[in-house]
Amino acid sequence: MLLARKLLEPFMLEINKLRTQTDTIIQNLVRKQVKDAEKTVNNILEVDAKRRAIQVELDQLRAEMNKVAKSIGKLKKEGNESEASKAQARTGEIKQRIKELEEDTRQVDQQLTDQLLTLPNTPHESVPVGKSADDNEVVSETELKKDFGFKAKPHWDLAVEHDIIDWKRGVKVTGAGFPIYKGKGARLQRALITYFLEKAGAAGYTEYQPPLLVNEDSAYGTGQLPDKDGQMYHATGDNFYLIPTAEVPITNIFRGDIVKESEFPIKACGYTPCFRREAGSYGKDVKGLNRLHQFDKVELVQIVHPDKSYETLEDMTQHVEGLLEDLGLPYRRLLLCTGDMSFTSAKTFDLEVYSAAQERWLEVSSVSNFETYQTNRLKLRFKDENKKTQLCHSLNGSALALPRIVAALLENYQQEDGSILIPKCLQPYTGFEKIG
RNA sequence: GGAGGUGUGGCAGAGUGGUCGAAUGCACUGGUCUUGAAAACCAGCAUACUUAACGGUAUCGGGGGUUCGAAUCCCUCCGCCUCCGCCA
Repeated sequence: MLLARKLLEPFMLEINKLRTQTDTIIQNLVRKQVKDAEKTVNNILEVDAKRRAIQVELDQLRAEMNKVAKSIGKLKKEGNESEASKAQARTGEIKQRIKELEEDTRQVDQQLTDQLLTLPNTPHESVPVGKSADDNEVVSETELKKDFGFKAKPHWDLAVEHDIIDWKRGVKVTGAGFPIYKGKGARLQRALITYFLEKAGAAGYTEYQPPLLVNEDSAYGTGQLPDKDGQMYHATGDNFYLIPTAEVPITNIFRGDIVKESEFPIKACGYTPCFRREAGSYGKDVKGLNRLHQFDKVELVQIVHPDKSYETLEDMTQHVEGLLEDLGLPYRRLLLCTGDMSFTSAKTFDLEVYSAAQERWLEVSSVSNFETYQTNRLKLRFKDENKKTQLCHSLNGSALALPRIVAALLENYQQEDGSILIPKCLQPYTGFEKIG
């Protein structure tokens, strides 16, 4: 509803592409594991054809209506009342038909929108075909330190021992998934945020402090709605959504813009808390800091020329890897397979750090190229050298999400005496060299 | 939260029911002139959909309504301004 209708008019996958590159798109949707891709696409094209047929008739009728209305004005001025009332009678019929067609248009538009919303972005050709996370490709992996020479403790225990995270009072104040950072824990959080922002600034990103609540239009703009409805906290009194990531407000800053080619690349970053309901999560996935309802994250966003977006994807991924190296955390880079990528992405790299005590990998960053999937919704375009308006490409990546970084730092930097060392690069920001 | 005002093209600013997609100025683009520049003059200059093209349709903050016809009248929502209240 609301602006959604207007925003969705140009649709998700561009309807033009769907018309002109039908076979390629169907193949790609099949790669993405979409069921009945061919049938769905053909349905959409059928509805689209119907819509255009109605539109043509409607336009013709409106043209006639405009003409007659104008002639009535003329006739009345000339005092030719009898001709004028004749013409008026004719408009009555046209008007009726227009009303019918308008209703048809509304229905067909709705059908088209609903169907297009079910189609995800198509994967880039370099993305491996697969069904689930098991089919993701490990691109690179750093050396793992698995043997501590003593029994490594999980971060949730370390955090309590050093009194830097208060889980219980978090439950009292709000609920599970809302931990309270305390003392050096809070300070460590602040140090990480500052450090990440400094690095982004040095890499040419402009820092933003966006709103933490967004309206419905913004939620549609970046694709959280309708796909992730129910995963976001919803302030129903004012119909605002608590942001699940800074990607939403920061990308929407540019919604509706037509930028100059010379403004590329647009590089934006920002720190925000992120809010996620995480309905349906359970078990060891939600233990400790592994999955929270509120967490902190620094996000990178880039809006670039379509020719440059894959270069940019590599660039952003390397930026994040640089952070992990500075922090001295063991990590690996994954290329997500078609089935495991998000709904909106064309190609995604995930970065995972190894959590020593849990003996598992934790996702700390996801860097994606959305190509035109988001910009189409956002109507975010640029004028090319021929002065034609074209859609930009948009990308984003976490750099980084804090909780799992904190978990990995605590676990990987724990010493036999129970203390936890702070990596050198963070010490200027924490003001201390170890915890405990 | 209350009262009043206001919302037109990149900007400024006309237009209060009929030939208005919208006067005029500025800015911008191309051209003439000039050694070059300025000035002057000429032309162009919103977006989207549709058409092979001519053309057509929609859009004057958003949505709805009245009318043969709406930028212009009515309803509603949103933004901005002023005053009052409240508040970090």
